[in-house]
Amino acid sequence: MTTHAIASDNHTYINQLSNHAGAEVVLKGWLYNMRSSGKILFPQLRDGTGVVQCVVLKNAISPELWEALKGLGQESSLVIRGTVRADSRAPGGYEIDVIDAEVLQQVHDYPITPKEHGTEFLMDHRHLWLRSRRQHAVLKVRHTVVQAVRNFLDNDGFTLCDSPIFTPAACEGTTTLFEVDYFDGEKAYLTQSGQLYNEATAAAFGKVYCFGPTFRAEKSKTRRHLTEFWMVEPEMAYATLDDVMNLSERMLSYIAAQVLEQRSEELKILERDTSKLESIVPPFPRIHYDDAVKFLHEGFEKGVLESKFEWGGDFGAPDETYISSQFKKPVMVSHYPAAVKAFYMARDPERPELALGVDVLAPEGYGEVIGGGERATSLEFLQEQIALHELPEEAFQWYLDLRRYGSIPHGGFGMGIERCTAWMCGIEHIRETIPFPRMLYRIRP
RNA sequence: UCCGCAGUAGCUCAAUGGCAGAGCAUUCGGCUGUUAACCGAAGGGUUGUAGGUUCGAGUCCUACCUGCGGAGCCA
Repeated sequence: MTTHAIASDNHTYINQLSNHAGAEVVLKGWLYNMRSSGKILFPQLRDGTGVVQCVVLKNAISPELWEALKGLGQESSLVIRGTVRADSRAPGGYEIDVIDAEVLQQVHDYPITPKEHGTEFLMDHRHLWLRSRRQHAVLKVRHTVVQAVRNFLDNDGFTLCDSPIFTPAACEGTTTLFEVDYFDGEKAYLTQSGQLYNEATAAAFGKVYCFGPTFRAEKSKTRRHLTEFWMVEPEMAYATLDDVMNLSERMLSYIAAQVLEQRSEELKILERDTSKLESIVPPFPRIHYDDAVKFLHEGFEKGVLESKFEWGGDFGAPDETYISSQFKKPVMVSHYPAAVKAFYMARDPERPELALGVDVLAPEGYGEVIGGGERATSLEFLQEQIALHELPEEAFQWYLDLRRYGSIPHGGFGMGIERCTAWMCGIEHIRETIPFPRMLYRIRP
């Protein structure tokens, strides 16, 4: 087989092998691992769609090729021509009997071996770690989460209206911003949320969403935090808190169903307990902040929680975990004290000290996966709030215009793609759910 | 930023204050059905950095660096 012939052949992907049983195919990929037994080699080939074991018999190929294949290291790139054979001993159900092969590059000393490695080493080699089966599976699930989100919203009448990444000021004013030099000495900030812009586009299109990277310069060092993460934020004109909760519930259920349907192989690799995902179906329990506080007091009395929670505060990670541990499904907690929520939240007319906001807490300790609510509609109220939070009113004039010209009840939420993906996968740390994570002390590779 | 833990071969880890070790990876050899294959051999070290205690420090002390886990904050 000449180089030209093998390189230009139409080739077959490993996940399509079942359509070619008994036929001769050309596979292009990388050596995932190799075992040998005297005059027989078992190279495992990886091509991005899957891994297949090939069988090379010494007396079936040329002596030169045998020598070349025998010495291949992990991640050598090669093209293989062979026959697809169903074999019950093979993990994927099929094996390749090798007829011919071409080695594009012979590799030695690939750093990531089939044995265990530490976190720092793997993160330093993230660009190579992505080739590993488990990382591959996590990112395929991420792909399906994103696809499900977009399909769900598109099919529900939402219009994609992306918000800017450079912003002139904080959306929420409370968290830390990444500052960048714009032109002529002006500062710009990387967006923390498309929320305020969504309210403008919702007034133009009715139901909208934005989807993109967001940035938080929080010095958080936990398994749930990245400094750069992807967020989908739907916003609906003429929507109430109930509408926002209904949408959250439907969207999360749809995502879980899609992941179960499309990523069963990957969930197997990740050893995910799929019954946990199967239980993500409406209705989700909905509890009032006051009731959540009651749970926390019970938890303290039982000795599960270390300190007694004071009404009025926001929940910490152990609090969220305790509340969500009371349920098998995601739980929606609403009517938080306004003091702990963003300035643009609408107030409960019966109890003005409460905000019409909702957090969706995922089970199994994955924490707040969605945060949202109904927005305030009154121009005067928002002006007061902006002053109260010591925000620059001038920067918010365009936003206040939305209350001057056709103000309406409206609401929406934001969902972190990585937190959702970590939850779907059942994995420990959010850093594996994005190809190249950006964290407090890590911006490389 | 605060609290806790760790840093020894390319990787994962051992080593009572007393000779620096193993498995994997690499190189060489053996094996016609291996499943993180196995068997044999070889090479591979300024024990994170700088001081200190001691006859003697990978081990004890101090500072710093790097990483991990957690808190606060948040999706």
